[in-house]
Amino acid sequence: MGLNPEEMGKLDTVISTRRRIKRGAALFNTGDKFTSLYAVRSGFFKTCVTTADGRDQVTGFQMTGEIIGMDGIVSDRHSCDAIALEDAEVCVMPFDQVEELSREFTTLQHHVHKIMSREIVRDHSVMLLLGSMRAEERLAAFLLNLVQRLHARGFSQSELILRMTREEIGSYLGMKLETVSRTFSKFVEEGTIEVKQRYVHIKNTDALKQIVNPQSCR
Amino acid sequence: MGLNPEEMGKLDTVISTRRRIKRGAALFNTGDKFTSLYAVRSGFFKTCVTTADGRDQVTGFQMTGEIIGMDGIVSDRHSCDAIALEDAEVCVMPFDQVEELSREFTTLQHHVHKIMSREIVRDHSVMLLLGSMRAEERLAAFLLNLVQRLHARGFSQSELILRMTREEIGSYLGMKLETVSRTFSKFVEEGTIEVKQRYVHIKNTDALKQIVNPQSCR
DNA sequence: CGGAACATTGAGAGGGATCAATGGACGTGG
DNA sequence: CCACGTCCATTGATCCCTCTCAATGTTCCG
Repeated sequence: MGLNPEEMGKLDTVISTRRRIKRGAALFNTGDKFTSLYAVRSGFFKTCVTTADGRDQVTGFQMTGEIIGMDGIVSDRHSCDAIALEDAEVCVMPFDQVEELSREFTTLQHHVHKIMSREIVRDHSVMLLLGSMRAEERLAAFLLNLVQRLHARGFSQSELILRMTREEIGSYLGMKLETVSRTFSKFVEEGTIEVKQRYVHIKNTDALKQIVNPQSCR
Repeated sequence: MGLNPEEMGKLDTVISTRRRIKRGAALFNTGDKFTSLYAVRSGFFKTCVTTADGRDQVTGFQMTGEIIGMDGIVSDRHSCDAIALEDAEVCVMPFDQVEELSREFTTLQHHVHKIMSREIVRDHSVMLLLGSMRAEERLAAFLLNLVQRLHARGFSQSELILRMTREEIGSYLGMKLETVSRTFSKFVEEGTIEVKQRYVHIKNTDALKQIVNPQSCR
């Protein structure tokens, strides 16, 4: 990310602490005091917000290299839960140290701003998905997004193992688990994907893109 | 926001530029080069993202004192449109100057981080709304949020003038304009609000809260 | 091996979308 | 200042997508 050796050295001192989280355990919960950002080193997380009456909404899934915890800055307390979907390890980055180093290194400063901006842009695209897409489009967009992020990490472009349940997918996409399951089945019938439980093989990426973006021929 | 006179003075030099935007005009469009954040001084904005196939989604409404443009940081280009819903004026805050001053004043630095974090948290609550609420709940939550923000600016707790159309409300809330209209009518029939075009009088705030949060009696 | 958690599939109901027609408000220009 | 056109809002009728309720099947783990 464009840092020189000196900067890297300083940065290393910030991210010296590691933390392991077992599958199903929380990295933090709503209301916890905010102290640090976390960089996922391995494993897979979900973040979710909860209403007073018990409904909850998955707001994102985070994989290796992604940053969790920025929700806590504004009020000094976390406003969502971060749950490990498989055994995971994170780098703990105490936020006061991040801010301190950011004042010293403009590269790092700008990087922090970019990470937060990226999260905002990502959230906007989820709002678009939730606000204006139908079930098939949502699931297709979800699969394409997941596989694209995995591919960027050296995994296959066409095969993936889902780390979350149908219910969690549904919560993220604003649909019920049964609808998620049915939509998977529909894609299978159409020959677009193969599904065996958590394993998904995308046989026809273009078909998925077609579903997300009907006639972008214009 | 806890700045001393010296800091205020420096800050004034950053936000010296003003810009007027006529109703219906864009503060910026998707793809525009990112240079600055904008603080709304007067007027009312919407931000919206657009898909390749022409659908669009209102991602937020911004009023006096709120900050627009953070979507542009990550890629150096804006990823949404910002449109004035009435004649408006903004303070232009060149982002490189914001970053420069942030390195000097920790108070300002933290303030910038908070603003971005607040946007992330807000987006998450919209995702909750879009993902798990029904039409009535969405509109009730929307009205309560609007009136609360207006009240914080010295306006009435129970009366407001909507600056956006039913279609824009619908786009924000993930429903069609007809459904927005019908839901308004339903609230009127139930005696919860009065509506005359853009004018809304909330006669029973508790009833609205009840709709958003059914039996939080637990 | 047995139980719990997760997933699939079916049948039926309902909330919101869609299509369509009418009514009001606003602003522009005669 | 009024007339007209345009934009916006309301309301009705119908349809369909997704939810809900329910039963069954599968996988994983103690």
